[in-house]
Amino acid sequence: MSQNVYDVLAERGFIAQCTHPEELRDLLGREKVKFYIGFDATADSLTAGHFLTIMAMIHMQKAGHIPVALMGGGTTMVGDPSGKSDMRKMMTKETIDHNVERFKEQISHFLDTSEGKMIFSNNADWLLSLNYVEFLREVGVHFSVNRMLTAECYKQRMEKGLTFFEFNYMIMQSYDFLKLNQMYDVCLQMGGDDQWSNIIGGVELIRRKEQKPAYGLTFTLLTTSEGIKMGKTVNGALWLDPEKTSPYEFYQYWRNIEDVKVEQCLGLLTFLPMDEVRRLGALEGAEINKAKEVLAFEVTKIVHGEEEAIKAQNAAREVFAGSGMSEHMPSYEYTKEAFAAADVIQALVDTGLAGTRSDGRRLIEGGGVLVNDEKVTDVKRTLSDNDLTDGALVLKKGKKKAVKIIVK
RNA sequence: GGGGGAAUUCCCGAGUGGCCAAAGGGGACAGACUGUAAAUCUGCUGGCACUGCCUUCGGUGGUUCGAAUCCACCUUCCCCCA
Repeated sequence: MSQNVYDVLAERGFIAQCTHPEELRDLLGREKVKFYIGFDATADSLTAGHFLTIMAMIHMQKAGHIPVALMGGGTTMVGDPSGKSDMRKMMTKETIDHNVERFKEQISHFLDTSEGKMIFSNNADWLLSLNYVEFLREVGVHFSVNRMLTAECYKQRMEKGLTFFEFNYMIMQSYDFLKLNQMYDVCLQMGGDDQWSNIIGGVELIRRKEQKPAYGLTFTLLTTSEGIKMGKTVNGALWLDPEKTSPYEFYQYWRNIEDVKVEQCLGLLTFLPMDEVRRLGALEGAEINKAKEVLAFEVTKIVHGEEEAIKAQNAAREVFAGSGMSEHMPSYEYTKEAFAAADVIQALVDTGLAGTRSDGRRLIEGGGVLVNDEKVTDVKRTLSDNDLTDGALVLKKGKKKAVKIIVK
């Protein structure tokens, strides 16, 4: 067997905390281990944040271990209050079920789902039919409220208020671990480092109740240098679903990452050998842009496939190289009539570069709009056939956002 | 169960009858400087047919020439006492 996967994860920068580092490393080097990661189905697509944990699953699976992807069909009914300052909106069963299906689909793209290689499970199967009193007698007795209240993850909520409803989340997640341990012999739970409290809850529950070893390991979550969770865009999260975040946008997100984060991201989000990662991360000044291109390309390749990654890369190069028009650029189609009637403001709104006409007007006034790389100075500027080259023109908002307008 | 307080624009938070589309900060967006980075400085941040008009200050009614501001009821949240 090659390198111990624990060392791989450590070297690549995944590991934030681990309940029993020595023991777990030893176990992973010795046996095929079943481990689980939970996914709460709060949206209809996975995000860049989930992708990080999926990368870890891939590394583990490659090393011969068996991932259990636990869908939070039950836990999502409550919502994890960890690290959140406000209560989440309650979601209907239907929405959750729908999201779970989408999650499964997406996760299947990344992992080998053939028989015996991985397992999908759903905690709705046991959580929804729990008997309250039985549950309290069986599981509740093992939890100290005093201890739970001091948990880091509730800190923010201790100021704003925490309902009993959400307070139970930790116990539910702990119970999941116990259940998976009983059903499949899962002995390791992994997750983002915001999950630490929830994970140790389960580890301790298994150790206490089953008298069996159980382990927990958390991943370093990606944050910006200001400590804000990474993977957020203007429109919310950075989705893995190409319908929600286009491969081009996805590529651009990583292309624009902060210098100081490049090496970390390369380690976590690509499969490049660590020598290469370190070499790229050490590039200085403008040179580091090369590393960012590699990062953006590699991540996009894993998520959307090589073809899409190439397209995104070409489009990006063309947009930033200058006035070049690219077939890969995001585009918008106008009919002749609509085009004739549109002014620049309308085009900004139609292409989504501006939210409203007022917004578009302000952009022009601020000097942020370019038609074929020529700054628009007049708010009332209209578009005409003179602006077209081969029936198309390039509309830019700032330096980074460009849309090709095609007139048919 | 009793008493007190709060709800403001994307977020935090000022605003106690006209000078309020609503201070200040944060974030976002744009400009300058750069390297599609960071930091810094500047602008901008409800909508529209934009020197004007329309919609917004938890909800519904009311008082008033005029309400984010006053009154009534409702909803939600917080705090103290039990």
